[in-house]
Amino acid sequence: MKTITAQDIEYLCDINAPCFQALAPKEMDLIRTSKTQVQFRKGDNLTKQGTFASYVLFMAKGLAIQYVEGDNNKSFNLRIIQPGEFVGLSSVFSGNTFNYSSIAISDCHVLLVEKSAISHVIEQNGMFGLGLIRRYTEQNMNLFETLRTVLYKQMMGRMAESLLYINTMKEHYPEVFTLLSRKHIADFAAITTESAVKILKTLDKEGIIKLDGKDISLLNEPYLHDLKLKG
Amino acid sequence: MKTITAQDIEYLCDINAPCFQALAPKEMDLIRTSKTQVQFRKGDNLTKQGTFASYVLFMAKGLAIQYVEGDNNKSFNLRIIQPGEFVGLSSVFSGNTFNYSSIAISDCHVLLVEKSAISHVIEQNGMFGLGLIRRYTEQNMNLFETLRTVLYKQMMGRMAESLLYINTMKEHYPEVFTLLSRKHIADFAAITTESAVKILKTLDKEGIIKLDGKDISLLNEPYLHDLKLKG
DNA sequence: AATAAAAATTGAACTAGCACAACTTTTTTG
DNA sequence: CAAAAAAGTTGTGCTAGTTCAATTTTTATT
Repeated sequence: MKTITAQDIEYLCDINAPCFQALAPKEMDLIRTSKTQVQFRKGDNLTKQGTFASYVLFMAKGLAIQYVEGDNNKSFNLRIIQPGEFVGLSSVFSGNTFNYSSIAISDCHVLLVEKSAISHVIEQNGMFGLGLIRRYTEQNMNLFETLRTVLYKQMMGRMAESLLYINTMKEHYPEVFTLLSRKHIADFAAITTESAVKILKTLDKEGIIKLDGKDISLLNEPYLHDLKLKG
Repeated sequence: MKTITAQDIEYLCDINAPCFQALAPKEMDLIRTSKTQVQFRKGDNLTKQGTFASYVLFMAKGLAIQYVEGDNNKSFNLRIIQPGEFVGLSSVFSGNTFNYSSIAISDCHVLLVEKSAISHVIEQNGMFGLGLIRRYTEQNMNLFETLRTVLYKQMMGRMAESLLYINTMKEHYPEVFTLLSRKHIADFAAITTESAVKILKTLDKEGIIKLDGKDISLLNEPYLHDLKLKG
């Protein structure tokens, strides 16, 4: 994790880059005036569950996984953080610690935005706040969906769901599967690595997916959707 | 579910009642100007997962359970809604449907506040929005805790946690346990009713808790805390 | 290229928790 | 208050998924 100079910003943050298209003007300002830009290498933690959070992270380039940690180094992957997305928004609104960890799965350029700066703008401008909160609430709705998956579906359904989810990134990031280990995939489906391997092999033999080293291609998406629903 | 006349409001909503103490002035205004007050009987649904949400509920009197539903009438209880708490805040910020259900476990007086009214005030007043969002984020942080519990703890730990949680209500609502069936308790711990019964009996025999019909007394809280942590 | 370290794979044994069935107790209802 | 329905209780067998251990493949390092 190395600090980036002001000169790098122009390069890192091409204001026309896709990841900035979704931002509201006020959000744009916030990003633009952010003083601290940092670079994370593959495998670095962007946030660590339980640590003090005085800033919010904005992913400018690269991919990371957001996950919750349990005891004895177990973890469950919540989502893949893409460029243009915020990490740690909840700590702006209440709480002073991150309630999840995140780890870079490729080299990342990240902008750190002070919480106080965000709070300040929100107080001045309700509309701006609503925008940020919508992004936050979006993530929250997924949390409910995740809870249902974990509670009510079994291995096969969860794996199908995980594969379909990761696959949605493949359009913009064709290398996404090659960045993930079997353990990563297992942690999306909330199963053991061994179970994940066995299921993947089975799906491969049945022609539902195609395993090609680390890369995975979904050959029969309708079938996987079915699996996802049936649990 | 019967509509309450304006005359009833004074009676229902004693402005000095404890449940109003925590409200911000703007929130108070919102509640005060709320036109629709409804009464739910024990067993009625206040919200139903997936249905259209044009309003937010404010619990004035009574207790309810908030829960997520799965297939084949399985459900998982998230929390007990007490007087002074809002239900369905997320739908204000984004999404048009409730992402959970809730059901009255005693007769309830509930005020319905139009989403549009809330949005309007937020746009005018960022501080007001922050207050509401803090309440919302609070619930969200619990969701992460819940996810960890479900993922990493087993029956005993989950039951201990559920009992300790429900017990926190006992000070203000001594009858809380008697309002809950074994199935309700099981659904807090995310286990089957049968398993819940067996565990409760075991804890009773070991003198950790005392079963008295439907009521439950925690005799050895430190031990339960230990169980909760160890999973 | 050789060696070490990490990740992937496979099979076998084990277990937490569930489903089912039978029965008892409590609650509701006409 | 009697009958019916709902809730609670208990034991038994079953199974989805884990754990463990051994082996192979891939990746990183010197």
